[in-house]
Amino acid sequence: MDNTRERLIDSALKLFLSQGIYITGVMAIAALAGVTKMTLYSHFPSKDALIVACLEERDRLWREEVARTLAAHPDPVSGMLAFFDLYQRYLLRDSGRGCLFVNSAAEFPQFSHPVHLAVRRHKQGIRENLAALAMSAGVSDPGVAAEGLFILLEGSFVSGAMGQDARVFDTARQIAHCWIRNQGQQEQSA
Amino acid sequence: MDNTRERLIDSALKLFLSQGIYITGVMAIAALAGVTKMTLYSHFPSKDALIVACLEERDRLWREEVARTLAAHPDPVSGMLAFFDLYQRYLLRDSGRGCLFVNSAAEFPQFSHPVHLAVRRHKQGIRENLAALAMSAGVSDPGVAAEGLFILLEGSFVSGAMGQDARVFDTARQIAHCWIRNQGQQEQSA
DNA sequence: CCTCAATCTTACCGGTCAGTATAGTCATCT
DNA sequence: AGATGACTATACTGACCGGTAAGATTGAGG
Repeated sequence: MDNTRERLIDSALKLFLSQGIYITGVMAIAALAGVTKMTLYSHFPSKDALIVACLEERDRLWREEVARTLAAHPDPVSGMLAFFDLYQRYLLRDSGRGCLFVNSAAEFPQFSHPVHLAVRRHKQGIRENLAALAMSAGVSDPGVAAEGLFILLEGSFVSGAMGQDARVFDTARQIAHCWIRNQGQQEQSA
Repeated sequence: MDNTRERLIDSALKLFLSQGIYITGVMAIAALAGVTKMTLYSHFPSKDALIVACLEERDRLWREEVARTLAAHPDPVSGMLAFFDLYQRYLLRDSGRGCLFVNSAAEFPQFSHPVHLAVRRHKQGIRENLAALAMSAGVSDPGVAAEGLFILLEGSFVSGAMGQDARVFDTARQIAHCWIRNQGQQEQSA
């Protein structure tokens, strides 16, 4: 069965989040998964491929949760605000260690690196979700609205990982509410 | 003279931002500074100490710029909004590689690590600046207002580093304007 | 019983890295 | 002239890591 592959990805994610990606050795990952290094390399051609697989697994889970959440919130505005609950859950799940994707991009800053590309794909997917919601909510400029929501979500994640408790998401949700309500009613403000 | 120490820190910062911290070797730093590894170790007891020195140098520059900016903006609200220009300038200065401090925290996730502590000190300083500004602006809850500004600033930085152009700061500034104006006029919204 | 695939065991290679040791160079200051 | 301090040059240690090699073990299915 392919249980081994899942255990390897789970173990890798646990170590990546608690120690960092670069510093985590493949032997430690294999040991935590209860297998040998050779077995790891029979499932993944390289450590980089394992990292990308971890990110894609997380991205898959994320998309599932987004779909489930949006199905429960037919109203677009309510759906947008539900994103803050999703982010908050992910922050708590990883013990406030920050966003796995942002951390990965920090450790692999070269834009062309496969890990960096996987991060960009994930964040791009989130932005597209938000833009679609803003579109169906009928705001005047869906692109800007999605951008604003994305800023608030990412900022909450960073702030929450920097010692603030998860209450930051409540603040961010309030700002989003205020911001969305005023969208479409004004053109110039500053 | 202590020119060598500055050159070492500058070189280290350049490499840390373009390649990542962990992956950058001390020999590469020394070579870029035009000195030997031995000279580096006569100025810093360890690589960790050099990293912390880099962060503290950046923090010092940051505080100077903040003081200069706030002196030019006596109005608290105007001062708060000027923070977005400061952040934007820092993002562009590092070629959109993201926030050095956030990246450092990503590479050293252990809360007790000296590098992680230096990051926390820096971000805490920013929050204190924002809280003081919100206080003198007379908003109803300065703590929440500062938290919201911090979220917007950090979110813009992450978003800007994730492929969006630096225009995100304009969006963030608009949201901040909208948010500050509505602060103190309402109690419950969601 | 035999086969096949997944896994295990052990050992190894080539490379990199942080940090140290030692001896030597050079300019400045007294 | 001598001393001091900053820097150079080179080589080394000890450790770790990513990845590979080759053979043994195990267990399920035909």
